[in-house]
Amino acid sequence: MVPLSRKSPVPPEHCNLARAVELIGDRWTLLILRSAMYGVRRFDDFQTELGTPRTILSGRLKALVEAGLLDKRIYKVEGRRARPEYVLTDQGEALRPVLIALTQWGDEWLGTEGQPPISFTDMQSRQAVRAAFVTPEGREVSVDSLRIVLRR
Amino acid sequence: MVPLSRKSPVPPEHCNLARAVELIGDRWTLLILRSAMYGVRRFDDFQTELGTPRTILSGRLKALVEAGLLDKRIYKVEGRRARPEYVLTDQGEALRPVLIALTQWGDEWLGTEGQPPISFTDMQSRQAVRAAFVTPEGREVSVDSLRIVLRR
DNA sequence: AGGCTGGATTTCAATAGCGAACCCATGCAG
DNA sequence: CTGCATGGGTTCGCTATTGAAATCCAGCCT
Repeated sequence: MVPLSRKSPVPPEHCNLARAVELIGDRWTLLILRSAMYGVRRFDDFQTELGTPRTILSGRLKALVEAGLLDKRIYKVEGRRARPEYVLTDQGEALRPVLIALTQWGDEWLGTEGQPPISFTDMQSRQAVRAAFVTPEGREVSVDSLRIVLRR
Repeated sequence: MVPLSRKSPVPPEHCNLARAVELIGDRWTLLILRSAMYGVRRFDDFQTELGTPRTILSGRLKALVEAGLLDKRIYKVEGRRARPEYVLTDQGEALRPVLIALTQWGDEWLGTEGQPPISFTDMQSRQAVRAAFVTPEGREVSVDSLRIVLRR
């Protein structure tokens, strides 16, 4: 177990986790990113799927575009007016492991059904995969053997 | 890039990610868990470090205890009244990889300083570690070669 | 008993969330 | 050109949540 501490080694205002939470630590924002990772791009599709109030959805999409997680593009379907679509940037894509790890946590601890409704496999070997920590060479390291290193 | 989709393969109401977001997808809750992972346990220490309003902190701690992420215990310091402390359960500990992954995302995409203020290494080899996906045997799998599998 | 400590609750103004109606640029039909 | 449908986005009230300060209250001290 983690030993008692009276304060964190890094104060929240200098912690990039706290900054990330500031940006995406919000119910609707996380759900929007979830849908975006499954390929949802259109305002109306987000709205239908999530039931987000239009006013909230509009604001969150704008914030995500300004933060650089989504790219706002214009698409055009023959015979329809041009409409915007919101596509994950590299920065947004980089959050995918975080959301997959959180999905798997939910599967393990919150799952009601016996089997999770969705899982992830390696495209080549078809083996199931799980979130973990690895060295630069890709060797797995147990969570229990992680050590925190502070920058001097 | 992810192909366009009109809706997610799993509707949000059956998705454990959505359930997890419902529970911890909140600014204060995530910050509280961050501190808890660094060993903070006491009401007053959370309050001092995060600046959370007492009323909010009280409610969030209660919710996290009810959800099973924190264990409320009583501790006693000589000459002081007994007080509660909030310690991560196994379920709460299981979120650590998620928060570390999010920290590393923040370091890469939101970091202002050149070097992140905190990093994680393997206790044995002292090598830096990063969040990744591995097969059951611990072989790393690239995010690009993940395939989604739906339960029939 | 009296005072202190510290977690928790109450109070009330400020803020954010939400549903519905509206706005408006675009494209199509007639 | 005019009228209408489409669909992203905004505006408008109303409700719920947040936040800061004051208060409560149980345990522990002298």
